Amino acid sequence: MAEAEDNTRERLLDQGERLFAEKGFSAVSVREITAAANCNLAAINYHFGSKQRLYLAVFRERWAHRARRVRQHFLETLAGKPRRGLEDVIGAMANAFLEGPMSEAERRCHIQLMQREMADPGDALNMVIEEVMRPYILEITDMVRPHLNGFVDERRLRLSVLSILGVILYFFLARPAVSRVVEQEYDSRFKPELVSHITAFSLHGIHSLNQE
Amino acid sequence: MAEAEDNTRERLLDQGERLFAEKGFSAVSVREITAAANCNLAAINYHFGSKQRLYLAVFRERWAHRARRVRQHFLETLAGKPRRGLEDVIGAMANAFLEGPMSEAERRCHIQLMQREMADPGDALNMVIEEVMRPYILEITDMVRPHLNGFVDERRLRLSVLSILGVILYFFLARPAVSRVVEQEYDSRFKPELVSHITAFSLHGIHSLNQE
DNA sequence: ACTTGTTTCATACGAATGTTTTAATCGGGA
DNA sequence: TCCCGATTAAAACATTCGTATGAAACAAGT
Repeated sequence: MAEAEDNTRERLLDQGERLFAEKGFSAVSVREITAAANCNLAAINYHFGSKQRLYLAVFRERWAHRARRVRQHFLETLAGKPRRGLEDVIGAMANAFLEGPMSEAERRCHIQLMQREMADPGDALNMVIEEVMRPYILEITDMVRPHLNGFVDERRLRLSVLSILGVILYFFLARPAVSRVVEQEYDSRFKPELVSHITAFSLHGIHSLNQE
Repeated sequence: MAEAEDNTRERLLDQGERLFAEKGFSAVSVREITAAANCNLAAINYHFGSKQRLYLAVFRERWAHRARRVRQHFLETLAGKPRRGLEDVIGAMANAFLEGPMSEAERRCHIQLMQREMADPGDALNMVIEEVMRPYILEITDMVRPHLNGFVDERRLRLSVLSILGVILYFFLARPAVSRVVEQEYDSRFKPELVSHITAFSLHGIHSLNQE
């Protein structure tokens, strides 16, 4: 007995996350997942109870951890700039999401999963919003506020921070459309250009708050 | 013989679109669609050949038409302003998508379908990009360009227009997250506030192009 | 009334789905 | 060595899936 390292459980989470992100919950079968994880068909139901609960476990035991890592990367990038301006905050934000602390495949996985959960709100979305997005957005809001002169409408401020996140995520999720419109592949030269554009665009955008 | 109005075909397109948008392609069964359309199980295969081709037909015969209507609404809104500024262009854009010429349910349907096709690129995405998004983005780009003083990098300009679209779509798709973060339901009072925020944010954002 | 082409219907088919069941296998304590 | 809980394995479960079939119903032309 004793606690084995439970290797198959981990493999199921890995492959499950990858496939759920790639194809969506209903388009993946438990046979596909167990085959990719090199284990028996019944393993999902043994370790998690059902396909649904494997999906939830992916969010709790994989997605949430990675979200913390993204936030950590954001904070560390920012800690490197002692006299940080608004531009640094926004730049660190874009950087954490688009060039952050994970491989390209992992990033794709992470953001696609969130997108799918937004499209089909389920039990996982509550966790994503309440434990990750909301505190993260409010944390950034607090960092942004002091850089704005005069009184700022709190609602508008939050909408602005959300807008920045929106731009960032859009450029990630709408890749095929973006590539075709700007006639440019998503290669390693394009990404920094993207980050700098997003930073500049959002920086000016957020200044709409104190220019009226 | 003769051409009947082919009512069931239309109903299949209607209900198919609604359900595909609501749950995604794989999560909807042909039995669900045919039941909602009040017709026989075999009707989809008779009229379209397969579930896949019903999905494609939805894009060709429903989605594309609505996209044209959105563009039309955008142009008409703009035509009402003889001496149009940059703000008018962006405002018309946000307006066309968020308060445009369709019911709330139709709008939801429209945008969700596009989102799902972005998440799982298939045959329909080519049509969406090449026949709708690309020309639309470039058309708006041409409207925006004259309002920018001096030389503008064409690439950055297109990225900016894409960013505006990104913000707009994000506020539509991330509704649950947005509501919870700003602590405000998506009611009729909130939407104009949203449109005005998006317009202001994007207007300043796009001016990042000629302030350096 | 009969024919013709089109559409609808009930039904059946085989494959694939998530889950359950039951037996085999393994790894330390006694 | 035997035993026992934990894990894996193989097979079977009942549904549900998309699609195919062939007969009925229908409308219009002659």
